[in-house]
Amino acid sequence: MSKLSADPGEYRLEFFREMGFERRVGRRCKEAFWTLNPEFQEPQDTPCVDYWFDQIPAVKPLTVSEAREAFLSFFERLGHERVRPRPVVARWREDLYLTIASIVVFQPHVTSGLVPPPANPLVISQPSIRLEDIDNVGLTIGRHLTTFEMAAHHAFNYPDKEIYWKEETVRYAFEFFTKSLGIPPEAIVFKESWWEGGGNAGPSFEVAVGGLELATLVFMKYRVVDGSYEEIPLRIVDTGYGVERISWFSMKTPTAFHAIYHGLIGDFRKLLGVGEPPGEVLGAAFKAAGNLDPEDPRSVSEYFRKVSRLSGVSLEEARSILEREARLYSVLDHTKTIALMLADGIVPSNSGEGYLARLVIRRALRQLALLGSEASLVDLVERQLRFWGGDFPQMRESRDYVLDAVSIEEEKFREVLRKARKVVSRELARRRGVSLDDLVRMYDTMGIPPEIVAEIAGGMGVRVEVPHNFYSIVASRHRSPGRIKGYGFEETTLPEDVSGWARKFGETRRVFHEDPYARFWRAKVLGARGRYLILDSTIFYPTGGGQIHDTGFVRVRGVEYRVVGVEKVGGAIVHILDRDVSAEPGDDVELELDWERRYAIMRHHTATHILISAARRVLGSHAWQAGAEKTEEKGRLDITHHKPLSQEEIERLESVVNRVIRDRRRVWEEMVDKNVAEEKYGFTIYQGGVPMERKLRLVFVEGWDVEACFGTHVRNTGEIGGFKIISHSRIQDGVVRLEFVAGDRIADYARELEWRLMEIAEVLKAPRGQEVARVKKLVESYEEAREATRRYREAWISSLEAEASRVVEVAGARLVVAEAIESDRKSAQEVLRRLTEKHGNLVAALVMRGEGHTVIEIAAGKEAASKLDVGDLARKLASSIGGKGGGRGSYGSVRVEAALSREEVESLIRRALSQE
RNA sequence: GGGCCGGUAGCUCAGCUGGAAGAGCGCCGCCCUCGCACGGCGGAGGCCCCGGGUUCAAAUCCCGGCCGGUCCA
Repeated sequence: MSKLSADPGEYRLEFFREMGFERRVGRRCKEAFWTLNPEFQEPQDTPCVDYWFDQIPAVKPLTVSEAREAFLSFFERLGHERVRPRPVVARWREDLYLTIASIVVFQPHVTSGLVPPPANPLVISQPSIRLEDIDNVGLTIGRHLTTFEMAAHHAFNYPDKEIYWKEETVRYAFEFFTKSLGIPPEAIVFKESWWEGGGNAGPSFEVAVGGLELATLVFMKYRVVDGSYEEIPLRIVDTGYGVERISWFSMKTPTAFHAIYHGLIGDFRKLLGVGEPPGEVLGAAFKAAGNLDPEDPRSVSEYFRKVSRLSGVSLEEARSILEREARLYSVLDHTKTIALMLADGIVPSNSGEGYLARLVIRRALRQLALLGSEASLVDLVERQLRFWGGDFPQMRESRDYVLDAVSIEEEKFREVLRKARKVVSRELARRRGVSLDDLVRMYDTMGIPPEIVAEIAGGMGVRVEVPHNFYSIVASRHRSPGRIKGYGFEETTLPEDVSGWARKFGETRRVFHEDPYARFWRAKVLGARGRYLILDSTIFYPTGGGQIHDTGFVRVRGVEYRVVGVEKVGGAIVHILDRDVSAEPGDDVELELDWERRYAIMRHHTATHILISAARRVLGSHAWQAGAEKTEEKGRLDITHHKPLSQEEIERLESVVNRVIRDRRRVWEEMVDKNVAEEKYGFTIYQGGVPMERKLRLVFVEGWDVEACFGTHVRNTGEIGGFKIISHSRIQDGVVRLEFVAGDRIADYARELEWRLMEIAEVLKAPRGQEVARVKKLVESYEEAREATRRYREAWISSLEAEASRVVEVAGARLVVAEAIESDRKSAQEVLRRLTEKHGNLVAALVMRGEGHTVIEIAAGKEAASKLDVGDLARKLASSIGGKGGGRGSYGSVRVEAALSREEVESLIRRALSQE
């Protein structure tokens, strides 16, 4: 079955028959739709019809908050349970950075059938972010937004439990629009459509009113396998209602931005210096925007022409007004997106979701620059935080962090602009224009946007063309797939045949979880293959979850083997031994752990959990684990944070962690339902990644931290003994790396420092405790010695100069050959420079004797150099004595692997000179 | 994760087809001035990011590392 042959029966509903809906196919847009209105010839969405929803009566103007509440409470009354929205950063998904729709909240764990939904049916209003159309925001007066709320009612139909399907879904939508919003039934149109995404597909209805699509009702019932459709047991009602669109519809303002930002738009106008445009222009834009395709330059010009015609202002004026308005709207839109992204904990950076945040911030700053506005982005975002603080409490809680991060980003971008000015003027000084290649290079290497280049060049009287598809040109130059997220160690490194073999075994009993303190154990062999061994139960922890595997010994059939690695394949745990093992299924095995190593790892692991929670408290809730590794020697934790840590912050982290250790808090594990865990403890439980399990293994640090974790932990924080950060660095923009030691490792660390200090003291010959004073003194005397050397060098040069007047003449040139010490080659060159500068017809040479070799530097004054090439002289000299040498013009040098005296060199040079 | 660019005086940078470390600003002193600013004269200030390599010779070329920037995913 293919998309095109979707059974028309899929869309024929009892509800339509009952209500008297008629099925039609559009005349221009050849799409099927259902309506009660005999006059509709087209499905009522753009671009088939212009916007005309301003003519359709509705209950009353609703703000975004009111529209959301109207929706949620309406569906609550219909028996749906209200579910809290999730952050806009999709922490629970490894394959997606941002929450782009309400269904994302339930993917993949619920949609795959692994975990039941938190309620069924349910209703939610999920803030979502989509950046694909970011360049179109504003121009289309509201059709494109980077942030929007997707209100939705979802029903999950299992084979043994049907909730509701198409009939009820369409009926509910109809009732919501007519009863709750007061839209006349004959204004509503259901257009037949087909939806596909994330490997699933199904028929859908798009609900449009007066040109505006208000909702999409999707019936997910297929899985896409190799291009064909397969029915799935779990059928999902996936709806999406645009809260902002509902508000726009009810307010009937000329643009969606007027409705969404009703109380804010005036402030932004003032701050950005964008005056109120004539009402006729916006009215005309409303009428014309439905047909606008922002990707098509011809359509854009047509749009401006149409607005000009409808409003009576000149084409130039219409274009200029609408372009300024578009920039105002995109600033409104972007600042809200920035506020949401950062408040939900994204740290701007040059990779991952952090990069997406930076992208939006940069684009907002660019719009400000192009508007010629001096407004500060921090100020604008602050207003958004206040405006939306009631709807999104995280905006209030994270206020300090959000504003700090924005201010840092703003500063960085100013730096880019400053650079841009310099680079562009240099480029223009060199040649007249700026080529496309230059534009791409400037953007790629320095982040200078081409519009800004054009702007600066324009100011200098040079026109620079920026192609419409500039960014896709840039994109085409970067093609590399790359993985998405990475955590700690690499995945299993077992040979393929071994992991294939291991997969056949069931789950190994994990004694390391039941009793993390078990050091000895008896188990039975399930399988042995080469040096790989699988048992029915084990105390050996396999590499995973950022914790390195255990080591130790196994004894089977009276032979002892070293365990050098442990890996997990599915549920089976594979022991990697130091050599091939001889064992049969059923054999008894004795296990013994390298306990000292394991205990150090456990302490580092529990310390990591304490540290990440400490970071959230000390630095802010944006501090998130970006990777971790625990070994016997040390723990390592990468944290998202927008600036380098200060020494004071490091010390505070240390003392907070040490306090938790001193508190002797209990540590324990529990298996908890995924939904319950998320609801009770929030998404911070996913620091180490998201396990795809129905039940999560949660590790609790009493009153301090809860995380989903596979690792082994101590039972009480007191066992950690102590905590010390041994290094911190920025591993990339937006991520800081902390390395730390716990327990007796601190003594090891201190000892190492002590040794280093002792070594220094020994080198300095300083008594203990006097190292610093000695170093200071040493530096002082070094400076003195350097100064003294400088003076001696001066004196030496002067004496050589005196010598230069008593020189021999050879072949028309005057020659001086002197001796110098090899370690001071620099001043040798200095001498030659001085001598030859003063005496134009002088050829000067310095002989420097090292161990078993001699170096000769030769220079010539101006007159002398015009008669002979010192490079040639040097080469000749070199070949005559079996050395190497070269040079050019007035300078050359020779090196020979033999000890030569000054006199020997002088006669050699004489001979070479007379051959000239 | 991948690509590209960069690291030289306190700051901003030039020099980078190997062959004698520079400019502007800032700083210090002097002149001019009632004083300040401007102007004039003079001066201090450099592991040319680090480590290897090539070479007679490396700030410059090659390799590795560290640090920063930036684009893409």
